[in-house]
Amino acid sequence: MRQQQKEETRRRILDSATSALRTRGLDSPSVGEVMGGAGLTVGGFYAHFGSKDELMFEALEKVFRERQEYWSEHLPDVPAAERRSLLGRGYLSRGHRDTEEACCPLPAILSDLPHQDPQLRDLLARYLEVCVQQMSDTRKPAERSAALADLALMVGGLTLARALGATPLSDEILAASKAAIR
Amino acid sequence: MRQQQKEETRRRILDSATSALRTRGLDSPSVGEVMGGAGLTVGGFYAHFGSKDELMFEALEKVFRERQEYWSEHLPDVPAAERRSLLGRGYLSRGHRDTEEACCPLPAILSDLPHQDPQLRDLLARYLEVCVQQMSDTRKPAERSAALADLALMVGGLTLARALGATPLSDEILAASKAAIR
DNA sequence: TGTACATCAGTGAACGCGCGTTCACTGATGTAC
DNA sequence: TGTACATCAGTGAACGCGCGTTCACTGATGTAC
Repeated sequence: MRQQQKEETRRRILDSATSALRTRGLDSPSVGEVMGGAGLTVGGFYAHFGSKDELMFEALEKVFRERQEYWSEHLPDVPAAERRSLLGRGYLSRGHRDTEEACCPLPAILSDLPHQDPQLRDLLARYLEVCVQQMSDTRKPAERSAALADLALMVGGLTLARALGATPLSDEILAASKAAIR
Repeated sequence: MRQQQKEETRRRILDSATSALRTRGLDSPSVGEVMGGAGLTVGGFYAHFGSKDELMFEALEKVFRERQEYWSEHLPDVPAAERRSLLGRGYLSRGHRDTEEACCPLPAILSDLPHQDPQLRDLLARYLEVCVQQMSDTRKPAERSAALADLALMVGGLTLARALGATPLSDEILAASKAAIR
């Protein structure tokens, strides 16, 4: 019972971290902020996680897992090109640019990764592989290449749009990227 | 003479900042590091710049200006599609991914921008407009759209590749993105 | 040309602050009898 | 069922550290006579 309560608290801390991570990245959210977001004070943190790095690694794992599961459930069983176009439309929408909930974390974290723990970079690589599999039907090189390019296009388009904010140029970039999905 | 010496020192600080900014972003390099990179100690900084933010803004202006000038000089007078493909080949090369010199700063700074000063975001918007002009011949909507999408593709491809480091998947993303330039 | 003084670019130590982390404590929950 | 004690999740103050920023000082450069 007490054990159960503690696990529930840990889950709340992790939720708060994933939510912060999506828009603020890996370094920027402080331990105090994350604990506050879970309705707790900072001191209790180390009863649940070994360090901030450990927390953020687990939080990123969780975001990636959630996004994979969501896509698995919501992507219809249609040809890959159609799936990519479907994905791209949602990903490159103004709604996805402007929301802070359930959004893709990549625009917020990619800048930090080059100087971060190799384990984080491996985690990203594994996630991208899953994305590619969800975006391409077979292992035909052309399909894989199209999925990789669309991934780059989507991430680049959203990252630029987020950086600009809700402006006309930002909208234009989203629209142009959407139109360029293969 | 003394005035001239001081201007030269200021230029050295700015050079050090631009170099740090290209791979480490706007927040990460400390004032002490930048001054060290210019062969100076931290205390003298505020005789040259009003604040770290002021320095970084000027440094980003400088990087953008240099890249624009470089492209203006080195892009041959050929049709826009060919120019985009030429640009993309260099931009999405392993060499550009792995270098820390004269490289594009966007992969390092874009994640930070959503929560930064609006002036910085305006600066980015102006820079992107210049890029689009260099990447499209006219103001035909289709040309502009192609340039915007290629920009997203290039930035996304390089950012992902940098985040992964020099790995096979990273190479694949570069190659696939290169092949997708319109 | 030489000497005394003024200027000022750069130094280095100090500041206040927010951060990640630690730890003695609290008070509610569960157990023993 | 009631009482005394043990456990332990969470609190809040403190720590050491790096940061941006300030400032009294230094010593080389330039000026006045």
